[in-house]
Amino acid sequence: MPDTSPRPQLRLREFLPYRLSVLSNTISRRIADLYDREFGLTIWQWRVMAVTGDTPGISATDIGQRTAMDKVAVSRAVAGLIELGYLERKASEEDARRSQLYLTRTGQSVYDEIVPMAMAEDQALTGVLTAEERAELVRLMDKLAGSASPDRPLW
Amino acid sequence: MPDTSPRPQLRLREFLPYRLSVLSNTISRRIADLYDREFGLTIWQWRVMAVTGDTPGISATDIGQRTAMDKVAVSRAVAGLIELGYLERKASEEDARRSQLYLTRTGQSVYDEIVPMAMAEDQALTGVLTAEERAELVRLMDKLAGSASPDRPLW
DNA sequence: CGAAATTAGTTTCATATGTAACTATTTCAG
DNA sequence: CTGAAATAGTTACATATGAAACTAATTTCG
Repeated sequence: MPDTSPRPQLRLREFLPYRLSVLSNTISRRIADLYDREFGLTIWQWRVMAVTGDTPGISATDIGQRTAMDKVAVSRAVAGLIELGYLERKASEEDARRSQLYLTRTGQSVYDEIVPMAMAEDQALTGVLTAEERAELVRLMDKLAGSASPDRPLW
Repeated sequence: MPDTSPRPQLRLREFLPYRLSVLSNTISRRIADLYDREFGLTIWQWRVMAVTGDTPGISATDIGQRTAMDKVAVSRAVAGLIELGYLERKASEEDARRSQLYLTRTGQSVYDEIVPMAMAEDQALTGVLTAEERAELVRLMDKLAGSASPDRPLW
């Protein structure tokens, strides 16, 4: 006798986590290509530069907190950036475990070059949205972020 | 003489691609944990099951199109699922290169178990949004998706 | 027809990533 | 003080991933 009980159905395309993942990966890939092509940077290296440019002297751990990267990823990105000559590290006076990170002169000039490109990229992407839509999107994402990780501080 | 020209500034947390990436990764990780813990499945394996459950007899290539996975990822997920006994493959009669994929009886029962969990998860996540907010979010994401990849068909 | 080009899917190889173990330093309890 | 526990960051290892090469089947076109 065939099973005639109703089967549960799931339409993947209506499943938010899936859609979010596809959208995010599409965008991330596009941006990764840009940074790699123009500056030879990975997304993680760029994130580290962005935060360091914004907060000179920041430590690796704090970068991790600010960028949602784990400490291994930060460590590797920092190592790569020092190798490239874009970042330098001093040991903190008070705590020798802690590093203090700074953009080098070269790093600063790369930063100054990337920022407008990143903003243009953001603009190209979100340009299809009105200012209200953009604000609404951010608000909704904040709500979701709170729901997805109630423990994590919201920025 | 110190450089006093205004520096461009970028606040990472206001940068949409970054926020999207962080949010998506947080959610994906949570879901990956769930599927792995409960069923020993990766996210990609689950995506393949979801589409195959929805469209029995689908080919690997078509799964790739429907799930935004590349063919290598599909191939690996399918191999794993066959190994687990959740999926079976027949060669197409008309085209021997093409595979036709079906859930096995076991695979179907796993599918039937996962679907409600996935929906509950989606609900837990989007439950913080009102119906209108949820619709608005999907609409905005569609707009962004169109902007991010004008060539890709929109679902 | 039959050779060249295309397509479906797999395998290989090099790189990326996450977890866990590790080193060095600092803090804390007694 | 001193040894245990905690913290910052790195290294090692195992696994995941993507690009490109590959195999097999099919289509195209001279």
